[in-house]
Amino acid sequence: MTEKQGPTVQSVERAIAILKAFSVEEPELGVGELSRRLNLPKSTVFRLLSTLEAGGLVAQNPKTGQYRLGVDLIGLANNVIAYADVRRVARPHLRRLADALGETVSLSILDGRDAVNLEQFVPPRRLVMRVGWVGRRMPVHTVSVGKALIAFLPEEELSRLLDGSLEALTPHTITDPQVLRDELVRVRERGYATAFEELEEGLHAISAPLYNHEGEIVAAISVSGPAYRLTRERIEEIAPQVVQTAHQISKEMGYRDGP
Amino acid sequence: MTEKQGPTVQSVERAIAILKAFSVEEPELGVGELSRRLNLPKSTVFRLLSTLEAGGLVAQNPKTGQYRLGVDLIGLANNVIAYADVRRVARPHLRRLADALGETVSLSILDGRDAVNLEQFVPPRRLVMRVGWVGRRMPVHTVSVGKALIAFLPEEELSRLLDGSLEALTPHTITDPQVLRDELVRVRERGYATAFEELEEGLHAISAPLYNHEGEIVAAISVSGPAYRLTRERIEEIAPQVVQTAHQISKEMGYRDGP
DNA sequence: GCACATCGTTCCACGACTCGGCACGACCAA
DNA sequence: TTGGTCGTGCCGAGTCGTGGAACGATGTGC
Repeated sequence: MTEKQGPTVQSVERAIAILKAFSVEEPELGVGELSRRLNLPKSTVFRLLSTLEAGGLVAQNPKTGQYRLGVDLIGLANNVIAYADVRRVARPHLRRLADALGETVSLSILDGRDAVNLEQFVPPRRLVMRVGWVGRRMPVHTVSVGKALIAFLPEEELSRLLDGSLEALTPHTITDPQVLRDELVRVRERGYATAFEELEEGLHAISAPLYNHEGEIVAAISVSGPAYRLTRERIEEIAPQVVQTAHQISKEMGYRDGP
Repeated sequence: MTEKQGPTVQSVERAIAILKAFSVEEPELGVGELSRRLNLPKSTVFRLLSTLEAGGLVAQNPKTGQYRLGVDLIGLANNVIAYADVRRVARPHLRRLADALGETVSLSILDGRDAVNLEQFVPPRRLVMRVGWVGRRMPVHTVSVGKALIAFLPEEELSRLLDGSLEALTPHTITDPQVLRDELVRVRERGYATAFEELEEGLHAISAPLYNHEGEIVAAISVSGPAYRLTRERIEEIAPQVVQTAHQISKEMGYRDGP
């Protein structure tokens, strides 16, 4: 998200907060529940919901009276052209990688100080696991894609990103900027990044960056899964495949490496 | 979109109007352009954009100063669970049908008096044509999916839908409710609907409804293309394939037809 | 190089619009 | 039947959003 903070409109901020309260785990919420979650009076929530409903961004379930996100959001998301090319090019590669490895494969971009998941492929036999990660924001220092995305940034941008304290999400999260910098040196050397239980306990991941035709890093792909399955040894095993997939996607976007 | 109109909040309505001003054809818009489009003062537009930007729903292109839709919309769209099952089940079938026929294939649902496209598959050699239809709303009487969706509605719901005049979008649009009703009889008889230049000049389409496990119509698929290619004869040729694909999708959703 | 036009952004006085408390009828469970 | 909670409606208060004017930045044409 943007760092600069211009003037804002309170009721629009509230409306956005309502939209973001819904999730894959909790797709339907009532006026009362939203009121409690967002610490707003019910009549305020009701009026905002009514406006969002008129605009097609939420819909009321006539059977339960509760609200859910509306289909017009699908149309809006489809008009998001940012990263559309890399997403379209990457999709078949990510699907194949997910099927080959039997693990969750994602595509993420850097947005402010967060890595944001734009695509996610979960193999069929793992569908009950970790859904709803598309759109999820994760602090860059806590995930392998974040490290892959920032490792090659100019020093000035990197310093700005690492300004302030690094939040610990688990006991394993890197919170010392120097330790993170050392880690980024390794990412640059190896061409891929890893994260071992730094975002969530029991979750491991490996990522590789994607380059566009100008040699800029525009996104990163990652393979993630439970630590008991995606052991450190297993991550070493699949690293070449992840890096190669990232390379293939980059080449399809016009990236040319070497002299 | 909902017919009922509750109390609304003006600034949230305006913010939604800003979001909907962006399109695949015009992915970047400036403050001044939005001001003119929406007939709002620039300072009002700027403040609303600033709020949407803080919420991640728009982003400013630092190079041009113009705005575009933000990646958080992708996350919100991913949390839209309405029709998620039918979309997931239908996707591989629609992709195959698009590849087999070499025409655009879509999935649409009924929302208020509109048919709304939720999925769209365009074969590779046709990618330069008609993009950005996901999220598009079309009056039900002007498209084949609309006819497929309303043909089997109870009389009461159908009457309510056809209340008021039917807008003519082309000289071929059906505007006489009785003529439309006769057309719907044919849809029920054949099991599929057609539209010949009723939404746009030069555009033909054929659709078939999708049923859920309770035998309710939840969506419809369509094949569409230019009239010179998708002639009336060609539509007769592919009708069995469209109906069969719809049937396969319906069965995967638990639909059981016949004794 | 300068003038001009247009851009996004900022400021501020003002009142329109949003707020939130309260109450309502509907619904459900005990 | 009673009590609790739900979504919804109303209305007075005043906060917040509005919009006009102006600003600096940028690009263009002469």
